[in-house]
Order: sequence, then structure tokens, then C-alpha cells
Amino acid sequence: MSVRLRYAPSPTGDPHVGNIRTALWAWLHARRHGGDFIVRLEDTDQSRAVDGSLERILASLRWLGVDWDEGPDIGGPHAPYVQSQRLHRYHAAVEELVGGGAAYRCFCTPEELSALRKQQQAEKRPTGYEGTCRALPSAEVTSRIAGGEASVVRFRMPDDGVTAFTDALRGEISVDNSTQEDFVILKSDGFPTYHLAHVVDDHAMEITHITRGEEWIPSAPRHVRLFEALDYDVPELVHTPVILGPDGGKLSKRHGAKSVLEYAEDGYIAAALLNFLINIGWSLDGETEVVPLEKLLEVFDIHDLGVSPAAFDTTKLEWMNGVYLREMPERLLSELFAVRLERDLPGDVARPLDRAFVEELTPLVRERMKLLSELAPMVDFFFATDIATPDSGALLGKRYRKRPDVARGLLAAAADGIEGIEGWAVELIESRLRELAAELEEKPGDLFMLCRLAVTGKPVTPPLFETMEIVGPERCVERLRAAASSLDSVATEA
RNA sequence: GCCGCAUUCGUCUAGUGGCCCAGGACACCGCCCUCUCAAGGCGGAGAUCAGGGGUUCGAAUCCCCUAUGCGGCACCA
Repeated sequence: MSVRLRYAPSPTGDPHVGNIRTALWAWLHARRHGGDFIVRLEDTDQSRAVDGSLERILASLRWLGVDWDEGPDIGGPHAPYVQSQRLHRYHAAVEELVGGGAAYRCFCTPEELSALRKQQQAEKRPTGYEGTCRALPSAEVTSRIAGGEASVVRFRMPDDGVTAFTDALRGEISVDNSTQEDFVILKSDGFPTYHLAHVVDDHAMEITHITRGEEWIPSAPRHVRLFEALDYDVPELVHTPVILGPDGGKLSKRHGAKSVLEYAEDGYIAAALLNFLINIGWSLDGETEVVPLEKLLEVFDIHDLGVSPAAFDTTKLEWMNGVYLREMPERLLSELFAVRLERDLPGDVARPLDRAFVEELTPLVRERMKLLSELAPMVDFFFATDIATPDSGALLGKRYRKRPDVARGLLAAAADGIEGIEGWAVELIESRLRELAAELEEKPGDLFMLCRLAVTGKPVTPPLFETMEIVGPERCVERLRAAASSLDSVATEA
């Protein structure tokens, strides 16, 4: 039988990296084994629903390159893939369970239950439902319902013995039934709880592996009992370790967790984020960090996952993003650059950008950045018609602080020197400036820094001569002269 | 409080009884390359495998206990 895995998010906002990593693993496992990957929306809690969540969830998956065979947007043989549209199925299951005595109606109010909990805590007893409505006569149940009294349906857990199940990563886990309470499967608003809903759906949708965060381990015994009561086979249970924040706490919005879409925004590329996420809790061979998707699709298996919680190391993510940036084919990368620049560059730069021009500067910056968001500030001077010359302090630096006149002279000489170059090209610019440095008995590096500051306005830039070539002779000369004259006042004073 | 899960360099990991006085990667430090910054190359430092007991000729690897961390204990998922 072919493998079927699912991603079953709740529409409570944008998916965060911890959540999406589990989806990624499930997807990879399905694809690697030629199975299906399904997306199902678990919206049984109307009060927590956030508008637009589904779209954002699907957009996050798409951005990462994840595809699905069945889902809320495309349907499939087990449609609908939205739990709020499958209510009758849960009701049918509830009926079956109640009919067979495995579940029962409970009329305890939330107020009564919280009072009970308080009392239990005060008496230092384990908290939990104590079976108040377990043995209500059916006549009473019927009349109270008829009387319009609110009620829920609870599933009856065994009083003694143990419930055991196998976690695919951790092996057998068992709990004493004495620690288990009769839990709610149908809420008073007619919606099922997660426990019931996912059991019904995972069975109906023929899911073979339930993948979810390890915070579900404590309630897994409930699910196992539910599967059995409904006479369903229990799928393989795969509980994924949590991702920790830098401070060791569970990664959450408070602890630096960002949504997938935010990473996109910040200039991470999808393949890098995917690779990085996959590697938290999984490793190809202990040596290889950069694992291409094709390789993952060839070897990934969900049973190879680790089990210990792991911290999310943003620094390493950035490194990996840099690796992907450097490895990307140049055409693709420059296209990415163009799109990003059109978004990030100042408004006075005309759009659309000249693709050929962007392609020219791509090799100059590609290995100097980790994030796409660093791009615009790094190359803005290529696009600006005129740039702000650094103030004299920055322009002179330590080297020329005490001899601004020398700096002014160098700048002017450089302008003159390059102005006459026939056939503007990297090698010619470089040799001309080197000659100049030799003639004037200045260190080449010092002259170059002056030129760099003048032409780009920045102390840190791509290689000078390549940069100058792209900026073009006119603008270079112009900027060098502007820088020289900006020193006039300082030089005279000196 | 009760229950559960986890525990290898700062971080991500390799490792399933001898190849490990523990390997790789990020970060860090040094050197090289060099017009700045990166990238790259080379090298370094960094883990008594949480602690303690066993089992075994032999344990990071198996068992037990303890500690710590995390998670769960809702008509939320």
C-alpha cells in the first residue's frame, strides 16, 4: 500500500518554522516513497480562526516548493479537506461511539469543571474530569437534551491497565489508564475536538503516518483508544521534536520564531530555508550540510529523524542562505536580484530595471551577501544618478587626515587619469590607477580607497575596477571631481 | 503537583558494543590570498558523550537511579 501523509494546520495565523518543518518532513517522506501528500484544514475551533490563514498557509508551502495531491484548494477523492465542512462525519462517529457505550453525554458546565479543578489543586489531587456523567440513565439524558440543556460528548477511557502505542521514533510508550480522563470529543457547539476529528479524517483519508509535534505525545493514548473503538487501524505515529529558540525555550512568536513568509520577506531563499529546516533533527550522513532537494527526494525517510529538541540557529541559516546564493546559476540569481531591487531601491530609480545591467553586477555581489535584503544598500550607487560624497572625515580616513590637500590632488589626478582611457575596461582602469599611484608615490591601496569612497560613497564595496567599469567613465570622473572639490575648504585650511 | 519525552563541542549533528582518549558543519581564533568587504584555502581551540551505578573482556552506544530541560494535564489545536 502506498504511503499517504498529511499536513493538517489550524487556520490560526501564519505557519511558523517549527510547524512547517514537520510538514516538510512529511512531504519529503511521501514524495520519496512515491506516496501522496495531503493538506487538510483543521478549523474546528471557530473562535481561534484568523481570516486569510488558509491562503497564507498555502502560500507558505508554495513558496517553499511543496506541492500537494489533495487539499482544500484542489479537492480530491476525500473532499472536502476542511473540517468544518465534514461535521456530519464526526457526528456519525459520535453516534456510533455513544450507541456502543464507548462515549456518553456530559452535562457538566465549564464553570463546574473549573471549580472542580480548583478543588483538586487545593487538595493536591490530580486534576481532571472525574466521571460525573458517566452513568446517567438514558431517559435522563434524553430529557435533558430535549430540555435544551447544553452538553458535550465524552469518550470513556479505561479505568485501569495501560494504554500503549508505538512512536515511530521513540519506540513503545505506555501510560497508566489511571492517569487518563474521559475527554471531550464533541463540543457543545456541535464541533468535534481535534482528538475526534483527526482520527475520523486520518482514517477516512487513508493516512498512513500521522506526523505532528511531540506536544501531542501525551494525548496519543486517547487517539489510540479512539481508533480502536471505531475499529480503525492505527496509522504510524511520528512525533516530531520541538524546535527551541535561542534562549532554550520552545520556539514561539515570543521567542524569536518567525513565519515562513517573514523569512521570504527578509531575503532568505526558499531552498536554503528548506535545507536548513530539514537539517534540524535530520542529517544525511553527518558530514554533508548542503543537501539538494533531488538528493532528499532520493534518500529521505521519516524514520531517520532525531528525537531531541534542537535550537534554531539563525547564524547558520544565514550562512546556508549565502551558500545557496553563491551556488545558484547566475541567470536565475540575477532575475532574483532584479525583482528584489525593484522592490528595495529608492523610488527615484526608474523601473523596470535593465535586466542586462543587473546581470552585469550580479557576479560582483553574489559572494558578498547572505541575505537578499542586503542587496539594495550594497548596489544602490550603481543606479543613482548622483550620490552623496562622504563627508571629509570619512573620505580622508586615517590615511589622509593630516594631508587633505594630498587626497584632493589624488582624486583630481585620478579623474584626469581615467578620463583619457580609450576603451573603458577593467584592466585599463586598474593599470592606469596603479601607474598613477606609482608616479605620485602613494600606496595603491590608499589611492584605491579614495576612489572607492568617491565613486560609490561607501568604504565597503565590490571590487573597485569592476565597479568602475559598470558605473561608466562619465559618472566615475564626475564623482571623483566632486569628491576632490568637496575637500577644497579642508585642504585650504590645512 | 501529576504524567510523559529528551539529554554527544556554545549551536546543528555523526555515531546503534571494539574502527571514538568521539567525526563533520556554523560560530570563534590564527595564517594565506587580497584594492575594501566578502568568498575561498590551510590550521587551531572547543565534548571526561548530563551525573552516578550496573551488564560486558570492552559502552557515547544496553539496563537502573538521579539531575536538568522541554512538553502535556481545556468544550485549543
